[in-house]
Amino acid sequence: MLMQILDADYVMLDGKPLIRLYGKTDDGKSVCVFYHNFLPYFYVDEVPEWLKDDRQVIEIEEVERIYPIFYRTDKMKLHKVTIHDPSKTPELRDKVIRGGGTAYEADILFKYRFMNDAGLGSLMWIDLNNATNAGTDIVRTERKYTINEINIVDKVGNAPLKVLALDIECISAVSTEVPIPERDPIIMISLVFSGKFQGRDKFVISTRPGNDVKAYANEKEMLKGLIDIINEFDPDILTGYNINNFDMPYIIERMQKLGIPTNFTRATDKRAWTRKFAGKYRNNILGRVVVDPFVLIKKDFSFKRYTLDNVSFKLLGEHKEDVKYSEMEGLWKGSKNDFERLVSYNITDSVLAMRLYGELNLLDKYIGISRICGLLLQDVLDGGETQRIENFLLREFNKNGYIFPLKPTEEEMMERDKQRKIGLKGGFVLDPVPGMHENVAVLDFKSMYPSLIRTFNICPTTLVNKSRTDNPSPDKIHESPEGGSFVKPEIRKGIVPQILERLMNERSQVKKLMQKAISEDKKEEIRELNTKQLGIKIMSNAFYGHMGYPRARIYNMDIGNAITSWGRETIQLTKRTIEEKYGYKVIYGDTDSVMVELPHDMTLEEVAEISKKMSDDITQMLPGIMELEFEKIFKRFLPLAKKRYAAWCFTPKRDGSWSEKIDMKGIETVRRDWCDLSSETLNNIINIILKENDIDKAVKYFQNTVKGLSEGKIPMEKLVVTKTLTKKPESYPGVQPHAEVAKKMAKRNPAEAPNVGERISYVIVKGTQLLSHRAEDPAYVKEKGIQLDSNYYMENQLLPPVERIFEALDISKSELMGKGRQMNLFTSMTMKGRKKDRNNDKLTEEDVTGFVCNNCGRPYRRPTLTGYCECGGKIVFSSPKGKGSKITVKRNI
DNA sequence: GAGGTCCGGGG
DNA sequence: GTGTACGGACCTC
Repeated sequence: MLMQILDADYVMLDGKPLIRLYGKTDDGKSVCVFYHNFLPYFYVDEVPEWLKDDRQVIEIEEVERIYPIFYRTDKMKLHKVTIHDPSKTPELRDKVIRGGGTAYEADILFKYRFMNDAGLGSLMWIDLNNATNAGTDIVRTERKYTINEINIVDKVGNAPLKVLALDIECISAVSTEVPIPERDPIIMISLVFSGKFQGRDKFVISTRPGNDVKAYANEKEMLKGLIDIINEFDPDILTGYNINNFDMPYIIERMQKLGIPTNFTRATDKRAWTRKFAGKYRNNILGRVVVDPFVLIKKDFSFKRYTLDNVSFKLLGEHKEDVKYSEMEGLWKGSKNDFERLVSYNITDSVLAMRLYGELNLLDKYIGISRICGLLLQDVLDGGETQRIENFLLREFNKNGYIFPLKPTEEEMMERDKQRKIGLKGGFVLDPVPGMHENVAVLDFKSMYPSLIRTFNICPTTLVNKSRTDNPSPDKIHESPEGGSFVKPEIRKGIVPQILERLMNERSQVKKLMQKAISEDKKEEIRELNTKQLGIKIMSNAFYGHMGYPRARIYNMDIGNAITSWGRETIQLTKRTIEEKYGYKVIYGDTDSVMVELPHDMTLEEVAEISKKMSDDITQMLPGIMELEFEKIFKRFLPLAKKRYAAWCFTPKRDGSWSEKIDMKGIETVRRDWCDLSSETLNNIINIILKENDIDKAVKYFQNTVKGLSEGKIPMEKLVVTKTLTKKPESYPGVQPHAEVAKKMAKRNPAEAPNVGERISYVIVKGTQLLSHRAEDPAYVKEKGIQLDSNYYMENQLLPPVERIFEALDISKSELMGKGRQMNLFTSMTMKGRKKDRNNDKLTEEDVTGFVCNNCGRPYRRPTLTGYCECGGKIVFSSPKGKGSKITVKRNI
């Protein structure tokens, strides 16, 4: 029999720690295995007298370890202190430090110390064939075993997991506030089960009876009932929308308040607990994993709002039943029908949470990461990148005889942060050549930073410290343009480069297997392989950032600077080569990519062919494993500024065809304080400009929208802005539109006054008052037929996003607003003229490159409104053939 | 632009 | 539990 690891902890038993591993057997039973033979330990440089006599100490052993920062040939003589109780480590450690000593690896969680030493990672499979039944009821799992050795089995795939989705409803004693567990009871909880529980796949528990409702005498009994249900169903995953920061802490705190032991973990001796830290709750339910679709969806999808209703509509195509918070108490205390409505509302929330969990494969990425870094799934979900990387590194460094320092102290981090602000440089970003471009090849470096790390053997263990005496000769050292130097691999191969080599090779293997699986249409296999390659990719890309991160144990700014400086050198060399050797212009580039403009009459295929050849050539020329790749073509490319552009993008597909889409970087189309009209107009204009290349049409489109606005022809829904009332309207510092609307609504109808936490929709109406005072409830505006302030919408909602786009095309605001017909004429003449095909003999690409004053020679990208220069000279077309063409640009005002 | 502050989801 | 430490949008100088 096999078991997959989901969680781990330890307990003290007869004065010794007992490791417990929780998971699922391959046939889907919950299981816990006990492992006795592991003791906590840490390292110190000197052994103080008091430590020798400490009751905790079992053994102090002299050992040799390598310190991981700076290349060195010597080993440190250290003392490995083995003790009885892991929880006593912090006080021993701190006492050592207070006495002037140094401690190492004295802040590693015991479960991870064990797992890492055993070579055991999260979600791995182990063999239970030599396990013996453990006659204990200390854990609630279906199976319990004792094992004496850990035998890891190489198996991909996951055990079948049981999922429980839940959602609570509670009524706030102060109707204007979000309920708080210290005060407000839970009135009902909906439960949805993967598979079935007691023959049903979902039901509601409540303190009021009803159809499809399991009723309890009071809240306390209901919560005890919940505990029983959880333990009997025995889920591996607990899910729910915003469960991390609302439902789960609420349930736990409510149970604590009512004196109910929170016994729904997988061990009878550990209760579920929750704790708030830095504004966020962290829930701990041993043996089970809490998964919050809200948190995961926020990371994976870009929406304006992440309400369950909005997210479900966007991702599942389903709206949820709408019950206003203000209605809830009425429904709860109301008729049978009212109550049924509340029940149905409650159950829908759990159903949707379960569907979001189940249908979007949200967990896959985290499973992939967990498998690579070894952190337990819950810690990958809740924790940051630092923990992932450090757990991974600790295992690899230890394996190679290195020791890890403690986490940096607060002072160290502050100091590092300061140094970093002054001295850490980033990637190289070219100033984009302004204006519209065509046939732009995008070439980028494959995994640039990981590749640089491998190429130049970049690692804390290979970093040269100039003041050491055991450094190799200079020819054995890679010196970076700006930052650290590193010994070459023949002297010592760095640990980080080794890890990356392994990971990158593995990933290309996995991707090959994936192609095969795709061609054979093996869905489950594709999913598993994709999970794996994604995990590898995310972890590989995290090393660079980690070494320059002030909280890292192996932080060193010279390493960060070495990587980025080699990166800058590489991209500049690439730009030079393309321009000098091939004669093409690199019009933009950022960190690991260059964009090359090729002749406009080339087909996509021709562009691709030349780009591949250039990339191959440059790859040949570059050191080590650095590789430049042809990625895609921007048929049209409009840069706005560094890191901001819009492009019509064509990516080659395997079958030789092209997939096409609009690429936008740094251009926000969804912003909370913009109404739908803003986003819609921006998107449409970008589409017209890029796909149709018709500036005139885009301008007209904009002007039409403005016209529609001033004539009141735009549906009000498109003009509504929504903001959450986070505090009482009167306690907002300045005047804020949504707070003002809330005040007005309260005044008009005190019963319907918006509560704190409610989302307030508003529109801006005509008037002379301060903007915020002109914010109004859309329903009220409709009812009273009040006019909206079209000027506001134009200036604050339409213009700001669109202006930057037109600015990049040299179309000014006044032109955009259509002040004078000749602007449009002009626009069509230049923008279209520039792009007119070569058969058209009026203006050709070669002829017109811009404009120039025929008097003082000042160049213009666009003529002035008058057609004359400040000096009084005329603005004429300029061309590379002559100083200025004979055509005079006439512009009438 | 850099630097500081607010707010999210949930009832 | 040998602990934890958000992140993006927005506003102001």
